[in-house]
Amino acid sequence: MQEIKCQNCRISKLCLPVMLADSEIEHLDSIVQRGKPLNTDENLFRSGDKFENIYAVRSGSLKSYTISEDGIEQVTGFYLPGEIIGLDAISSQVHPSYAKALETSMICALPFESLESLATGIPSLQRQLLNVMSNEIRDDQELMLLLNKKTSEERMAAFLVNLSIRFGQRGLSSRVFRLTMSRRDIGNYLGLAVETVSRVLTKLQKQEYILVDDKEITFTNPEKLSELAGVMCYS
Amino acid sequence: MQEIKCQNCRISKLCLPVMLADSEIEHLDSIVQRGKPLNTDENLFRSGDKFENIYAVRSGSLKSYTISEDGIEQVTGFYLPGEIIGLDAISSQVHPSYAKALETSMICALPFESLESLATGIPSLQRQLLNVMSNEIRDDQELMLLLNKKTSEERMAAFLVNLSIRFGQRGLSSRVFRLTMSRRDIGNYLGLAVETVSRVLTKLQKQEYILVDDKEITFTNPEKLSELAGVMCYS
DNA sequence: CGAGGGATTGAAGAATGTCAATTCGTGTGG
DNA sequence: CCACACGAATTGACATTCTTCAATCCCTCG
Repeated sequence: MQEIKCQNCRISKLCLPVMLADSEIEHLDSIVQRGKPLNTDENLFRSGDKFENIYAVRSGSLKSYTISEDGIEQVTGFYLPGEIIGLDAISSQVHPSYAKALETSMICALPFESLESLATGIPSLQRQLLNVMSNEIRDDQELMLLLNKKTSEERMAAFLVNLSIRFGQRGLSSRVFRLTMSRRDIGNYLGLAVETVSRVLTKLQKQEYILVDDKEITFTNPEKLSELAGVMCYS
Repeated sequence: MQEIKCQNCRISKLCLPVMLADSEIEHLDSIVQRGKPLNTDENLFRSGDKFENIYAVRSGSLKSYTISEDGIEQVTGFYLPGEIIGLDAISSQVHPSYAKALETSMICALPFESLESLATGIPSLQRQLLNVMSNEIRDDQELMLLLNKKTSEERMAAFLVNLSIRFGQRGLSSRVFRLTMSRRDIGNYLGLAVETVSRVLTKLQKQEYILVDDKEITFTNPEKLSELAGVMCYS
C-alpha cells in the first residue's frame, strides 16, 4: 500500500497545498503528522488544551463546538476532508473550542510552529494560510445572517445546500448524501430545537424538495431548495 | 502639530504593532496610508470593491455589514480604534461586505500586498496578522452562541459588556459611554427587532442594571450585567 | 429480549416580531 | 426665526414562529 503523503492526497487541491509547487508540497508534507484514525465521538482536542497543531481532515468528518460557563453546548461548525480545524486557537495558544469526530476519521496534524516558520520561506503557503482564515471569517458572517434573519426552513435549506456543494467539491454526489451529524447537532448549529429540525425536514419532503431517509438526503428539487436557501456564499 | 505615525499612536498597543520592535514599527509605518477623515455614513468600502487594503481604525467607529440577494442588511460587527477591518476579503480579493463610518473617523489604510511582503521579513508581524484573524474567528463563534442560545436580555447585556470592556481597553470609561450606533444597528447585529432593543433597554434600566439617556449608557450594576451576559470571551 | 438513545409527531405555551400610534429631536426651507 | 417634515426611539396590542413538554416509534447494541 502506498504511503500517505500530501503529494498523492486526492484532496490536496482543497487543502493547504493549493497553489504550492511540487517541491514546496514536499516541504509541507515533511512536517505533517498522521496519527491513527480517530473513532466516532473521540475528541481531536478539547477546550483548554494547549495549542500545538492545526489539523486538516483527510477523511471522515468532525464537528467543532464550544461550551459556555452555564454548560450550554454550541456547535460552531462541521468539517469535511480538506478543511482546517483549530484556527481559533492561534492567538490565545489555547484551544477555545472542542473538536469531535462524527465518524471514523483520518486527521493530519500540522505543528503550528513548524508551519509558521515554513510559511516564512514559502509566500504562497503564508498566503494560503491567510486565505483559509479569511474564508472562515467570511463563512461565519454568512452564518450570522442565517441565524439572525432566516426562518427555520431557510436555515435548513441553506445548511443542506451548503453541505451539498461541499460534498460535490470533494468528488461525492451533491444530489444524494449522508448526514454524519445527528439532528441534535444540526439543530444546535442552526439555532433550532431538535423537534423543529425534524418538522422542517418532513415539510421540505412534503414539498418534494428533498427526500429524507433517516441520515440519507436526496435532492429532488435542488433549484427550489437553493432559492429557499437564498444562495449562501461558499468557500 | 506632530505628524501621525504608528510610533506615536496611542492605540498602537491594541493594533498591529503589538509585539513589534521599534525598527519594525518604522517599517510598518512606512507603508501605512492615512487619508482624510471619513464622515458619518460614508463608506470605507463597499461589497464588490476590489480588495487592496486592510484598514485600522485610528479614531471614531464603524460598522461592517453584508446585504443578501434579497436586500436584507446584516450588521456583522462594530469597530473601535485599533481594530482591523477587511480581513474577510483576503481570499476572494473582493470585499464581500460593506464598512461605513458611524461618526467622523480616522482610518489607516494598509496596502495588503505590501503588508504581506513586509510580514515575510518580520515573523512577529506575520504572527500578529494571524492573531488578529484568529481572534476574529473566535469572537464570531462567541457571537454565534449568543445569537443561537441567548434571550434578548442576555444578548443586550453581552453586547453592552463587550463594548464596555473594549472602551476600557482604549482608555475610556467602561462605566459610562456613548453608543455610536443606532438602535436599528444594534438590533440588526443582535438579531432583534428595534422595538425589542428598546424594550430590553428600558427593562434593564428598571432593574437598575444600567441607566439609559438616549445614546448614553451608564452601568449602575456592572456585576449583575456581566452575570446576565454570561461573561463573553473578549479579545 | 430489553434498554436506551435518536427521531418523529402532537398540543400548548412563551418569546419575540409585526403593526400602529406617539413622542422627541434635528435639520431644512420658507 | 419658526414651522414643518423626517427619521429615531418608545410604547402598546396583537400575531406568529418556534420552543417546550409529552408520547410514541424505531433502531442498535448489549
